Amino acid sequence: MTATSPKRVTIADVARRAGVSPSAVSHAFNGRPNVSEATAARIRAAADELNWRPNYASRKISGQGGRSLGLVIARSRDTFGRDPFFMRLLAGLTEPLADIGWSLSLTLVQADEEERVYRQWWGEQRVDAFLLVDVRDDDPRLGLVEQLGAPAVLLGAPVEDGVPAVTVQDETAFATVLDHLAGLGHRGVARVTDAPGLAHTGARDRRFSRAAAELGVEATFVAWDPAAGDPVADLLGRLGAATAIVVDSESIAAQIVAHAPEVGVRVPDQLSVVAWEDSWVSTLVRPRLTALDAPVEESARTAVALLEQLVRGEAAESRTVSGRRLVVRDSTAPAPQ
Amino acid sequence: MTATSPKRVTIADVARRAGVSPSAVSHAFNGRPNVSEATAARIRAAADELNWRPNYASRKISGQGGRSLGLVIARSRDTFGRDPFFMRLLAGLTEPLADIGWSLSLTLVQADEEERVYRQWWGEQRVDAFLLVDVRDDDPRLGLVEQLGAPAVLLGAPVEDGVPAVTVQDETAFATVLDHLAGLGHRGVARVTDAPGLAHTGARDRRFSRAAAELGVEATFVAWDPAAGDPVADLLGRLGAATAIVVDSESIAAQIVAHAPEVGVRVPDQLSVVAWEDSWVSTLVRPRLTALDAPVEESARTAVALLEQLVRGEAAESRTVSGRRLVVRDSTAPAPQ
DNA sequence: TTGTAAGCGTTATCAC
DNA sequence: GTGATAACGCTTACAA
Repeated sequence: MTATSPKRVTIADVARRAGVSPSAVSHAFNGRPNVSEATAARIRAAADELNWRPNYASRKISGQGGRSLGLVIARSRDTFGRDPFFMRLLAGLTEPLADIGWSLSLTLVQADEEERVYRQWWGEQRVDAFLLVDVRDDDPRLGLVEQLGAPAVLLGAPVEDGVPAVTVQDETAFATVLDHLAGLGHRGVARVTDAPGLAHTGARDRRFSRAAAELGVEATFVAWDPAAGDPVADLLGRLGAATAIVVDSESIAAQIVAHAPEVGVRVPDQLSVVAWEDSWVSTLVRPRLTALDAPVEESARTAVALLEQLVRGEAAESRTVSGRRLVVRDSTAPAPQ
Repeated sequence: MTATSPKRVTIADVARRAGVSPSAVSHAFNGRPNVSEATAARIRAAADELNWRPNYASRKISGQGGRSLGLVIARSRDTFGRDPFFMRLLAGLTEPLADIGWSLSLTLVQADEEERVYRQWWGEQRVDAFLLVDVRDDDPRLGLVEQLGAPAVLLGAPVEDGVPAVTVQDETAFATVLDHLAGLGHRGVARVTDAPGLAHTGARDRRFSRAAAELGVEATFVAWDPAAGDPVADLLGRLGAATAIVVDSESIAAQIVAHAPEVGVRVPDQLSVVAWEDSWVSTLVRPRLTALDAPVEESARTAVALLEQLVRGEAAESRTVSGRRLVVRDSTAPAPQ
């Protein structure tokens, strides 16, 4: 079973059945105006009966642009797997892509294979555009896609020009968070980051500092060290005078609240924790995480819209989507005395 | 920027540069024996300099089978997003696929769109095989792929024939779990299931009953009701004499242990909980979940191997992968008196 | 409004 | 060992 079926039905079969020429079928299927509604209907009926659909490879080779978005993620299985953001992204991408007849080609690569995969997929014409995630400082992929001439959109990175980007409006996000914390009496707040090379890190650092200064809160920065024996204990030991932390990664924030009491720090009594992303995971741990929900699905939809413009040859402007919103749960509380 | 580059390099350019004919290039690139090693090297060099790769659509249209695996998931964004299994699956699929030059086309669909998408992707020749997950009782997709003549492999379902399947060996898994629980003094154990229509549910039910009978444990079945106001409280209220539960879904198990104490049930003192799948989520909640780890990555690799056989026209036998293993953590303890 | 014919970039066939 | 030449299934001028 499942040997490839002997004879594939082609446009010629449909044409024959509808009593027209192949090109008429093509016209009808591509919404070209030069075919009467009557024959178009006949053609569609014939195609339906034969269960025919235009062959993807054929139409691609004959000029009609393809419809496949490449998503190449340079992460280990593990760091990919424990980031709920990606589930939201994948799920959010899928629907707008389907709406325009595109599909998503996904792969995970090791860092040193990354460029090869972009070159290969583009060179083979396997994909027709790329979505760039986890954008790093001086990301080589920006130059690469430009060199290749591949349409590409950045997700989540504040890059100025070249490749259009979709970013989440978070000018005011830190102000919102710090306002919440300051209102609870916190005077020292630390920002916890992993993945130092990521392009958004610097921008967020600056916004954090600025927002803190405006509110008279002392801002510090602490790096998450996954190599430490007990990363949570290690981190908590380096917090200095901070009584609250804002954690870039939701899964790390979750780890922190789950494990902190076991190393002698009570959340939220002694330490308040805010996660910079939100998902079901934040509701799973105890105390539930106060988190900044980002409009991931809308970002995905916007990115797809930009991509569509690009492949049509139109220029595409970077866009900002708004909708960050602080979801206050149980991991933030008044500062300890 | 990023307008499609004006001129694409083709096999003819490479041939010209290497001073050979296009077919020689093709031969060299497809490991055909009729080209000398010397010219092959020259050809490869020329291709490298020009950064050329065989056009995917062109080679596909000219008979060479494609290399794209379709994965169509009929889940809502939400149920997809909160199942860590899928992250493991995607990550695990990606590497063996890359090894054989395939890519993964992923989409989420609503149940009533499912068949249409399979037909469309196959009809367009957009994919060359399917991986079927979330197989249901009397799953219509089995007949569908057979009718289409599409190579397909089932993942995780104990289906007898037609489409080859990859399943995880869990003949002994329930025995292992129940042995663990019986050893802790539990005499009544409930199996908690969501997703009643799934094909593996029945088989697991039977194995659970059998293993329980052999160990003299009373087996009961309880359905998770997501529509209840407080699904956890609702479930706990229907447990009868059971002092331990085995939960089919890891994320539900996590929800249960997290929320149970809030509705007056202490885990593991009053109730032991075992999750039927394992991931980082099990280590996140408190108490950490005792869970059955499944060899997801190996399943994925095996499925890809079967798929490869199928598209080459060979027959493929269903396979079972072993390696289920009970990871004892903190959610299981001696039965209450 | 419809049909004819020429590509698109590759692989396969079959002479050379 | 190498190179013309004809497919592959579709789109798209252009002619009817």
